[in-house]
Amino acid sequence: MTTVRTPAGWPATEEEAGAVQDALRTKVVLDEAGPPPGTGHVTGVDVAYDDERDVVAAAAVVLDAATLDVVAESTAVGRISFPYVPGLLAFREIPTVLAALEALPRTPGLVVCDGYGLAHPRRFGLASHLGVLTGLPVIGVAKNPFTFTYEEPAAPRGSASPLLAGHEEVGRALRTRDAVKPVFVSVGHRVSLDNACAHTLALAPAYRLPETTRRADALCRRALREAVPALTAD
DNA sequence: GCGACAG
DNA sequence: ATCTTGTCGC
Repeated sequence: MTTVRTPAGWPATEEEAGAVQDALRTKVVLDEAGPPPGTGHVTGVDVAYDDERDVVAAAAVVLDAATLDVVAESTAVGRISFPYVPGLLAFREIPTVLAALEALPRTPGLVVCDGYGLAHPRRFGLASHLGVLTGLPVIGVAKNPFTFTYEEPAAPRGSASPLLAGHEEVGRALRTRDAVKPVFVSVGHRVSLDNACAHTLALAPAYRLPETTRRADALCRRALREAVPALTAD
């Protein structure tokens, strides 16, 4: 497991963070379809916190896209680099997530993260941010609709409806299990919305959430449990 | 001004 | 995100 410090020049205020988003947003690539589902590698990233001890742990888990077998994984720990502010989630997670991705022994392929990409107040959520910084194709799969609205998709798995900011489609509510609450998919970087949904469905054959985020979630929690006692021993 | 609000 | 036991159902 690698250890990270908050990067020099990291935004300290909400104003600075917002300015960073506005600047980086111009670098998002939205006109690529992205890798086809079921081929190559797909990597899930997730983060767990211990706010009391100011510790954050990130995990990256690489799956074979065809079999969903784990082929590689890595973790990183660091200090919390930003408070949780809706719309500024990326500033809390990105330094540690980047460290985990860089520690992987192989190419991540498509990256799937918790949270949003385009579906964001400034159209630049975690998945967009991570994509611009790494150049990798990235999508966001969130568990909640945030401030956006949607019509309930039909009951069968695979049904979807637009996730709306007013009349603008910023993502999709996608049902991954019959009659179970949908997940909320949005584009991050270098992947189309249709393809992002196809990947999400392929990655969630049995549970509501994609295997990528399930594996990454379990791993970062474990990394946090193991890291806190070590960091707290002095 | 007040409330809601990814993780 | 996180605090947390049992419990209903396939």
